[in-house]
Amino acid sequence: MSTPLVIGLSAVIVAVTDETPRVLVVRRPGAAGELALPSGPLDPDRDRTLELALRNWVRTQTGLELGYVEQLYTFGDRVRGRSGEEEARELSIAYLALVREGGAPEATGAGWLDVYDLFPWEDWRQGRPPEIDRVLAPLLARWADGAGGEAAAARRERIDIVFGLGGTPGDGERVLDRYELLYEARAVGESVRDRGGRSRPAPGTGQVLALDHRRILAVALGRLRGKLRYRPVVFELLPPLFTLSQLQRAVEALAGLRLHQQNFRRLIEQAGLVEGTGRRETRTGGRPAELFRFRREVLRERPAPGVGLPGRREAPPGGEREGAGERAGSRGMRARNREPAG
Amino acid sequence: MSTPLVIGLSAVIVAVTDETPRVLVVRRPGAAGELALPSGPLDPDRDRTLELALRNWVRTQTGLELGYVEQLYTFGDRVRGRSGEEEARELSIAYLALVREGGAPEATGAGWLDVYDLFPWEDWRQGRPPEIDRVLAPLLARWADGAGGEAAAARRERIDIVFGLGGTPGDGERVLDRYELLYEARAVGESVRDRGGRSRPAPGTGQVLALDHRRILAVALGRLRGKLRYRPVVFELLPPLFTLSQLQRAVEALAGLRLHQQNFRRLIEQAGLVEGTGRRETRTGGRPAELFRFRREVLRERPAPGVGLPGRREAPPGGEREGAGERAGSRGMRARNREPAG
DNA sequence: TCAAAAGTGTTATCCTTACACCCATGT
DNA sequence: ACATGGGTGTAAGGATAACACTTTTGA
Repeated sequence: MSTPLVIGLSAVIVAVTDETPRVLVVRRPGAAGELALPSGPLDPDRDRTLELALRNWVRTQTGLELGYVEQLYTFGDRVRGRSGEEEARELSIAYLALVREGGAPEATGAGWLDVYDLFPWEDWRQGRPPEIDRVLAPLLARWADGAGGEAAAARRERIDIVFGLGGTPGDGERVLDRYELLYEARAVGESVRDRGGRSRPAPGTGQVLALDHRRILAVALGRLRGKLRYRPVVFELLPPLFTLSQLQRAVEALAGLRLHQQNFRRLIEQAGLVEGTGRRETRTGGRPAELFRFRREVLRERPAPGVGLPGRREAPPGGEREGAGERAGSRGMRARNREPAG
Repeated sequence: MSTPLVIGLSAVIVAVTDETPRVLVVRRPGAAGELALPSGPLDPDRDRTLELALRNWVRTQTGLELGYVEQLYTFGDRVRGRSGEEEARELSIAYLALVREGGAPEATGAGWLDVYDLFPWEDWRQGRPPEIDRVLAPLLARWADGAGGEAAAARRERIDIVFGLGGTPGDGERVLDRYELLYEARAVGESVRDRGGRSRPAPGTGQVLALDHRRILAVALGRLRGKLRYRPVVFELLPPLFTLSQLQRAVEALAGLRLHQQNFRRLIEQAGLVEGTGRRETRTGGRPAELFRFRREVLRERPAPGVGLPGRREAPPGGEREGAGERAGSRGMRARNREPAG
């Protein structure tokens, strides 16, 4: 007798309202009402394509009509832990969708969550997130030390690389690597839960989601951050007309970084990504801003139009490498196009 | 009664021998002995993870033990055409694997194919591939004209963008976009076959594979080309010790471009990607070359270590845009780090 | 001695970064 | 008037691209 195999489709639906990136979640009927991504099984008879199936599910569960959709990853490892339950194995195909606003999915019980409530260590807009040094780094260090000599060194190297500690420049796109590391180190609630534990996760380790949904979200955020660089995806999240500040804040919200304003504007304009409409937005405080729109022609002009984030190049400015003991002081992430972060 | 759903795992196994990128294919038992990627169904009871399942299948079908493996994409649309057959629907999860050499999979009936026999239009190392202007561009133009006025213009724009015609700079990574376009335009054998047609594909449109395997390969090549830029994946394809020329030729083989030698060497070295061993390779013809090895420490030093290919930036050098009629003369792809192509 | 490939040095150009400053509105 | 955010100019630094040239082997 073979294990029944169900194909699930999950959606990471992202919007940016004001300055916060949000993700749509539903409350699961069963269990303790855990939060979960909208998802449902594939019906091979009805759904002609996977993407259509996904759109259907999202419509019925949240009332939302999706626009931009992209496949993320297929997760198929046997569900961790859950020992004894012996539930049907699920293969889940995850998608990323971008929508323009917090619409009105409230009626259906779905709601928006701040992405950085799930990943507090990913938001560097106010400078280095305090959770890293206060909670995560110590937990990770203990975990690394817990292994034998060889393995401990390997773990430490991995921590340095993915979190950008110890003089290693960080990479904003390695969201999944960071989450997986925290999972392995049992620093996030899911790894405790999946082992049948009952202890509460430490504060600062972020909101727990059902199943492996936070992992899926980590893949989504990493992918989205990467894509910002070379595809004009931000515009999927903005209204047709927007000011350059709105654009910048949306990018910053996703990248989790504060960017240098003057250069941002110039880069965007000289990249040909936007064009001014004569109209201006009379704003709160300060000079009215011009309204811009996305310039579609850029697709013909450039092979990979994107917004240009810092990172990706050389080693950090301060010379070779910091002393092994001196971790807390390091900013980790590169500071090229970054604002001083106040 | 519901359609049976089978989960298939497919592997795009890539190696680079001398100067040609190769992919491993097997001859399918049924049908007319079509060539196909190694693949097999997932056994939910035996295989704990998808990746392990894949490794098992590859081992039994080709005798190969895989090293680097990465998930590519999950294809699940109802199999095109095949009208009447009403076969079980298959969901196939595709993986990319990199191996070091053409091993000895001959015994098992598997064999290596030159990737550019499948995508002749992707190899720009000898300059612009003649197939583009001789075969593909005319076919595509006819296809575009076949649509109504509005749609025809849209099709033409799409052609320009993905093939880099008409002054639009090309992007070596859009391998899938180009293949899909050719499929839609019925320029490749698969689209004829999937519609039940029997006519032979035009010469220059590349070797046909079973099912959607060439599409999968297109995804793989595009992904690999992209990854070259920011992850040290080439080294998975090279022996532990190699000369800089070997490295360059491997990169060129995958990127389908010829690179400027002097700058390539400098970039690689100053990126800290390799380190010299004192040893030298006494070669055929010319001065002996030093043997290098991959410098693992680069992972700690840089957020995204890769080889730096041309492209990705601005519009082509020759000013605004070429006249609409003047297509054949355009090089299309950018020529920044490119050799004059002789 | 010559061909072929390896390897080095130098310069021009262009993108990115940083800094300084002016503009337009609401209170 | 001044605070606030919008918007522009310009110069320094750094990375790439292009070019010229030297070194070391085998035939």
